[in-house]
Amino acid sequence: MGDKYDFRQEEPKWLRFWEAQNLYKFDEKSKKKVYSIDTPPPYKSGHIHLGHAFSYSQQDFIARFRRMRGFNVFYPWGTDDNGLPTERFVEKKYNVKSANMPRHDFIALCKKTVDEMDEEFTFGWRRLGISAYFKESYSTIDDWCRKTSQRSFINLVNKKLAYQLEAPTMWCVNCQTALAQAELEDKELDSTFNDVQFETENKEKIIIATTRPELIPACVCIYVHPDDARYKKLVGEKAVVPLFKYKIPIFADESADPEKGTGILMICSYGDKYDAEAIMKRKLEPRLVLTKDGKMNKLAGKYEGLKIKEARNEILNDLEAEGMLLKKKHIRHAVNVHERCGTEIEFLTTKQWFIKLLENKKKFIDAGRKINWYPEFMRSRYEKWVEGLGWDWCISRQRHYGVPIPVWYCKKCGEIKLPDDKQLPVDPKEDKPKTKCKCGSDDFEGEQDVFDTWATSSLTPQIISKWKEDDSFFRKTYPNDLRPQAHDIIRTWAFYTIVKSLYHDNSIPWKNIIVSGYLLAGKEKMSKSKGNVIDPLETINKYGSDALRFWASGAKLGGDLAYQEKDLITGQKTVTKLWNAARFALMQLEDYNNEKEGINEIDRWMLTKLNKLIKSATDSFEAYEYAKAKADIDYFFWHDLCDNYLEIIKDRIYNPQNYKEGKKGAQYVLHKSILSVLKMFAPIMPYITEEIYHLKYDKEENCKSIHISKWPEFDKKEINEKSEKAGDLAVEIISAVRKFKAEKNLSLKTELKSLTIDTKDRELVEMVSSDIKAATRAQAIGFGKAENEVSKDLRINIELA
RNA sequence: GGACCUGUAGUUUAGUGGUUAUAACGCUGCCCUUACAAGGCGGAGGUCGCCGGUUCGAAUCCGGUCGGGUCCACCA
Repeated sequence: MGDKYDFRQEEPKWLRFWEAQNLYKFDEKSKKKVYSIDTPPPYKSGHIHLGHAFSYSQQDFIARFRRMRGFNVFYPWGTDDNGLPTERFVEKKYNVKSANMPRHDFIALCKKTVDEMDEEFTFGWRRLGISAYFKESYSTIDDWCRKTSQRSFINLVNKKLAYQLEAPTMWCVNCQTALAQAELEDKELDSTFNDVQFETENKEKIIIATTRPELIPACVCIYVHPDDARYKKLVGEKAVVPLFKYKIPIFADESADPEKGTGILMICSYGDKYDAEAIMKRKLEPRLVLTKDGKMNKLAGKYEGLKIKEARNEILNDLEAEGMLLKKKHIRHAVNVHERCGTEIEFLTTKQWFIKLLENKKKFIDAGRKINWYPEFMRSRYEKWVEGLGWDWCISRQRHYGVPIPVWYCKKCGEIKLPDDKQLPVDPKEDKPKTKCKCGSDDFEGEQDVFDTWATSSLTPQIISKWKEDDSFFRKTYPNDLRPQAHDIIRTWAFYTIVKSLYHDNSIPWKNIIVSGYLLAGKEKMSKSKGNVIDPLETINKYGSDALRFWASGAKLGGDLAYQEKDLITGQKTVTKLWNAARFALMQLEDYNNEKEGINEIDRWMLTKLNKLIKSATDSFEAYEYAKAKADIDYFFWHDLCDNYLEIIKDRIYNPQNYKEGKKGAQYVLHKSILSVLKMFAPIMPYITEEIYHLKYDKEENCKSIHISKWPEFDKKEINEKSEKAGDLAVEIISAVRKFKAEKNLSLKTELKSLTIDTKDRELVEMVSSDIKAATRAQAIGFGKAENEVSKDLRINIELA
C-alpha cells in the first residue's frame, strides 16, 4: 500500500474493472428482490454537464445503496434521440436537412450517429461512476422504442383514448407544427393595448380594447355581460367591423367581464381557447385569417400576405387614419410562446391526433397519490398542473423527423387503417398496410406526421420493462420502483408517463418518484442556454469523481444547490482522510485474525456509536435522504473514529502490555469500523472505497467488489448506553486537556504530572480512565476537588510535569 | 393575480417545538503527534429577512410583511 492515493490513476482502473466484470448487469435469473429504476434518458446532443452530474449522482446513491442492501437492481440506460436537439445535432454534423431526406434515411443517420457517439457520450456518466448498465441501452429512435411508441398509440386508438380531430389547436408558426400545452412558456413582450371603435348599424359607438388588432378581420361576434347596464341596449344588434365592413352579432354572455378592458369582448377565430369555445357554443362560422407560416390570408383582404406583426402595424395605422383608433397604450405583458423557439403561439384549425386528458383529470390525480413523491410537495405541483389542464394532449407534430404516426387513410372511403402489431415499427409514408380497407380498396395514403417526443419518452417504463414483448420480464420489473427526474418536467415526463401507464394497464408506472433540484451558478440555473455550464469531466480530472459525488450528496432532494468550485475540496479531503485512516488501520491489523476478544469500555463506546450510525444511515438512505446519511457517516468518520477513537487506542495498540484487555478488542473495533464506514460511503464515493476494500476486505468477505458486498447490519446487542456515556465523558476530558495545552502553546505530547477529575460520574470515568490517561499523557489520574469547569457536572485540574 | 418552494456566519449550507443554533470553505493562534501539514488541537465570526401571535419555551407552529425562485393564470 503506497503513501499516496492517486485518483487519476485509480479511478479509471476501477471503472475498467467494474465494466469488465459486468458488475451492474441485471440478473434476470436471480431470486433476489428486484429494484428497478426508470432512468432519465438524456438528449444525446452534446456532452454531459455539471447539472447532469449533480442529479445523476443523486439517483446513483440510491441504486448503489439498494444493490448493497441485497436487491437485484435493474438500472438500465437510455438516451432520448428523437427530439429537436438530436435532429439539429445530426443536421449540423452531416450538413444535411432532415426535411430534404427520406425519413427512414434520416432516422438511420441519427441511429448511426447515436451508436457512434455512444462510447464517447456515455463516458461522462460512466466516469462519474453511474452504476447503470450501459452495455445494453435504448435510444428513443431505435426500432424497439418506435415499436413501443406505435404500439402504445394503436392501443389507445383501440381504447378510444386517442382520437383525431380537426379543431383549433395551438400552433407554432415558426416551427409550423401543432403543440401541446406543456410546450408553452411565458415570455414578457412589448405590445400596445388599443381601444378600437366599432359601430352598430345605427351608428352607435362600441369601443373594444385589444392587443391583437390583426385579428379584427377574424372577429365573428361581440360579447357584453348580460347585467352590464352600459351595454344592455346593444344586445341583439349587429356591429360593423371597422376597416372590413362586415356585420357581426352582439350577444350577452356571462363570460364577458365588465371590469376588464372596456367591458366589451370581441370573439375572434382564434385569439385563445375561449374564442374557440365561444364559436363552438354559438355555432358561428369561424373566419380564419392566418396561414400556417404566420401570414395573413385572403380573408384579410388588402393585408393578405403580411406577417402577423406587419399586419398589426398596418391595421393600426389604417384604423388611426379612419379615426377608429381611440387610444394606443404601450404595455409589457406575458404571452405564451413555444418553449423551443420563443415564437408567440397562434390558434389554427388543423387536423391533429389527441390523447384524451380532460375527462380523466381525477384519475390522474388519484394515480399521483398512489406514488410516493420525494420531496412530498412535488406532488402538489403535479396536481396543480393536472387541475389546470385546458386541452387534451395533442401528440401529432408536423415535423419530418420523429417516430411516425402509424396510420393510413383509405383514399376511397377515408377510413383509418392501423398496422398489424407484427408489422411494427412502420413508416406509413413508405410501408403499405398488409390488408385491404373494409371498403375493399387497397389504395391508401400514409400519415405524414410524427409523434410529439413525449409520446415516446412517456413510455420509458414500458420500454425498459419490455411491455407486450416479454411478460415475465414485465411482471418482474414493472411497476418500476423508482423514477428519478428534475422538477421542470413534472408536467411533461412525469405526467405523461402516469397517463400512459394508467391508460395501458390501469397501473401506476412507478412506486416512488424522487425529484432533484437545480444546480445553480450563483443565483441562476446552470444550463446550456445560459452559457454558464461546466464540464464535469474537467472537474473530475481536477478533483476526482468521488469528490464530485461527495459534493453532489450534500444537497437534499428537491433542493437547489449553488455551485462553487471550492466545495469540491471537501470531498477530496475526505478521500485522502479515508485513505490515511485505512492505511493506519491496515497496518495495525496485520497480526489480527478476526477474533472478538478483549473488548473494553472505549471499544464498546465505539461499537455503540457505530451501530447507532448504521441504523440512522440505513434509515436515511431508505427514505432517499442520502444527504443526511452522508452527513452522519462523515461526522462519525472524522470525529468519533479518527479524531477520538484512533487517537485513544494508539497507546493500547503500541503498548498492549499496559492494558488488561490487550489490543485485540481495539483491533476488532478498528477492523469493523473501517469496513462499515467504507461500505456506507461506497454509494457516495465508489472509487476510493473500492480501492481500500481490495486491500484486505475483498479477500476476507470473498466478494469481488464492495458494491455488491453486504450493507452493514445494525446490531442492537452492540448498543451499550452506559459505555457510550463513559466514552463521551472521556472525550470531554481529553478535549479539555487538549484545549489547556493549546492555550499554553504546548505540544499535545506534553506530559501531565497529574489530572484531577471532579464529577459525580466517577464510576463512568473509572471505566475509561486508562484510556484517558494515555490520550492525555497524564502520569496519574485522581479523583477529588477540582476548579476548572468543563461542563455542568465536570471539573478538572491539570498539573504539568 | 394564484399555488408551491425559499430567506440561518463572508460564502455554500444542516437543523420542522426543548440546554449555549450545524458543518464545510474562508479567516486566525498554536502543534512535525511513529495514518494523515491535502493534517491535528483551539479561536473569532450569526439580533436564524422583518413584525405580530400561540406556547413554560419558537430558526422551527400560526398570521402578516418584505426579498429570491419555480410553476400556473390573465393576456379585453
